[in-house]
Amino acid sequence: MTSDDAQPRDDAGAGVPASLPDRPAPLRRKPRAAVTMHEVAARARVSIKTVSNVVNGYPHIRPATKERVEKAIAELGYKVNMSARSLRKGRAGVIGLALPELALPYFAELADAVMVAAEKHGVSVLIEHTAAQREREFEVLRSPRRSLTDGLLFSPLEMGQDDVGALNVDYPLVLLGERIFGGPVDHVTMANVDGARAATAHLIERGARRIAVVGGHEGEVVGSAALRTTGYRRALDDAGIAFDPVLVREAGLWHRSTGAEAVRRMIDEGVEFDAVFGLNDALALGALHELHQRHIDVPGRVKVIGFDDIEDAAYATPTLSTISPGKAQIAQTAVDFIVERIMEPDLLIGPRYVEAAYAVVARESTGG
Amino acid sequence: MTSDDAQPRDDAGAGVPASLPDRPAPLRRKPRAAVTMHEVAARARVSIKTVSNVVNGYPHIRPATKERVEKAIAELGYKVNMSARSLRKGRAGVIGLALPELALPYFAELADAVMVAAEKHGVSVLIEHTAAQREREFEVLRSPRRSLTDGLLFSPLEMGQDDVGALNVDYPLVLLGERIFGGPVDHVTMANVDGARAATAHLIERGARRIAVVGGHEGEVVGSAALRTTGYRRALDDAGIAFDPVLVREAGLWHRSTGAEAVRRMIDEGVEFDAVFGLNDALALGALHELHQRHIDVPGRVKVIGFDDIEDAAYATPTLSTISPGKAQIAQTAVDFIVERIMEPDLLIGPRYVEAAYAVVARESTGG
DNA sequence: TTGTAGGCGTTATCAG
DNA sequence: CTGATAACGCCTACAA
Repeated sequence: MTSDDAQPRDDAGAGVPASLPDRPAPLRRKPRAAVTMHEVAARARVSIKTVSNVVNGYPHIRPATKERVEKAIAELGYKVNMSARSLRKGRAGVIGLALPELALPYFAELADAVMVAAEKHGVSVLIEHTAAQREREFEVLRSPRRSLTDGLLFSPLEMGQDDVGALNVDYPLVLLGERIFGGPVDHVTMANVDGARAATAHLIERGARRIAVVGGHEGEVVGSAALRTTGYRRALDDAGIAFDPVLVREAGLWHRSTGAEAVRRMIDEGVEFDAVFGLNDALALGALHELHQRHIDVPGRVKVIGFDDIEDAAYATPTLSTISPGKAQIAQTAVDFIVERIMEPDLLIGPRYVEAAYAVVARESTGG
Repeated sequence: MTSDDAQPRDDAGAGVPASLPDRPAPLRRKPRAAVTMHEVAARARVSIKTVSNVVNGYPHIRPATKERVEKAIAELGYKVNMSARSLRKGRAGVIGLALPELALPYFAELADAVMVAAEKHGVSVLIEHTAAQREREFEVLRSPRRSLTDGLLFSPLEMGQDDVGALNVDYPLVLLGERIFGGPVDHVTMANVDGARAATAHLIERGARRIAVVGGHEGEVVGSAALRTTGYRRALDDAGIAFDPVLVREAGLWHRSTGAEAVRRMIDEGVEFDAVFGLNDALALGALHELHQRHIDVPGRVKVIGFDDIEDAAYATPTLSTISPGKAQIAQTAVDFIVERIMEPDLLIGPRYVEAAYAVVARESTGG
């Protein structure tokens, strides 16, 4: 069943409550040319420099002068032109944030946290997305848009260790994620290995022995999949459980659908398992979904844990246990770093590497 | 259970696979001053204007000249300074997108769609968030940052019909959402009334008679809550079902937690109902969660439908029926409008109003 | 405490 | 087809 009207309508009335006044049609007045400092200066009978001083909060201004200027500003509705300011000062008060895709909950939540952190420093955020395409990741690094931003928080998903050279750019750059290590720039990431180890240990504690990993990337050396799989294997070693390759299930994209698909195939192949470690929450939620479809009890017969602690995890049925990777801390640290590099370009300290603190969040899917 | 190390670490090795080379510590070379057109012109032995012509793809250039310039550009690694360009041209190639919160799935998905649409026009997106605070919504409209963007897509959540005057700004503005109608600007929104009516009709078709609405906002006249409640009542009228106010459950914030809470209270009060219409998907998912906790079968005893068609809805247990509001179309239309207003400031056509086409998405929670 | 002069890097105008 | 030159609006010297 679909709307009977598949096209946009210019129908002004539709959907507007009858109690509203009829739509007026006042054309927005054509934008006048913006007021400049010169005009303010003329009206306040001072020089442009004085206006600038007032606008920038320079302290030594005679109160009377300041008042005159402020009055003129208010009357004319003057607003500083940030383009001009940023050309002159060489800084725009904007940082770039390059992400694969805003629609993926992890990145949406990260972006939100970055904006909150950026606000504390009074800077805006220009988001670019790469659609997880390798070429676009390179392009973001070289784009002329970089001159619109004072620095870039860069979260690649396709570039890999071999591309470390591309990080050698001439503007402040902070790397996020786990595709590249050891580059010439500050790097903020999550504790993938240790977090995955803790997740696996948690499942083992709850009695699991045949733990499937959903989301493996065959042959990957760095990257979330490889790191988290490493953590998984370490936990098995810690517990003296033999590693069984058949339990590592590939899933290229980390979406719910691929998580569900991986579990579906595993069941169809007759693989025995008593727990699923989804390498991210989306995969784990997909797994949960498939297990439900098959009437397999969670956590009774199979325990499930994810990674990322996206909001959905808390409201899934059953609620999903997961690893909270410290998104807020990652965002805050990354923004602090980039702002520091922007404000202090001569900062001598070398590339910094920070792993945010993680936490195991135990919920119903592993037995509370 | 928490990480044993709650602080960020400057520990370079942690989490890096052993196979990686030791971390090198080459300081990023201090940014050289950026190359300018002048330098390119000097090297190519042409005037700066010619360089500009090449950079901007002006067609009438002698091939030999063009080649020389391009060579110089490549050799020097020249990149246009967008700040300077935007000061000179009066346009930055950036649009603003003001949203309550990126972490809310609907807005994240909308933002994603806006970025995709913006890319088609070659413009970037500067996101601002208002944290759903009324003051910040006004602030976004007046902020000096507006001079960094050529126009603004504005999605208020707290401003209301009385604030329509604040939309009278001197830059291109496109209004999103359903807080204000009849303003002096283009307005793109979803078919709230008709969509809600269709959702309710869908529940009635499936046999529901006592349909609870979760997410009501008492006393609201416009706004998603009021509009969708209006649609609900129209569908009841269409079917000849009496309206029972006790079935309209308040929920100020539209989060999963408040949806769960509303259902909890309704059950505790002993209210009879055989269906829930969550005014958005988050509320409906919260309702689903609470019903599951109470072992109330969905869709057997209670049917549930939401609104927004966020990705989670398709992966909930059971999968959630919902109204798809045409996010992509909303984003595309809004971006087309703003770009048109930016490129053609003298455009005479009055404020346009568009409601995107909706669709009922029937899933398990209403019986497939 | 306030004013004047110059330039940030680009594009537009107008000659040549 | 290409070159000089003047803005765009602001901030930072330096001067008064």
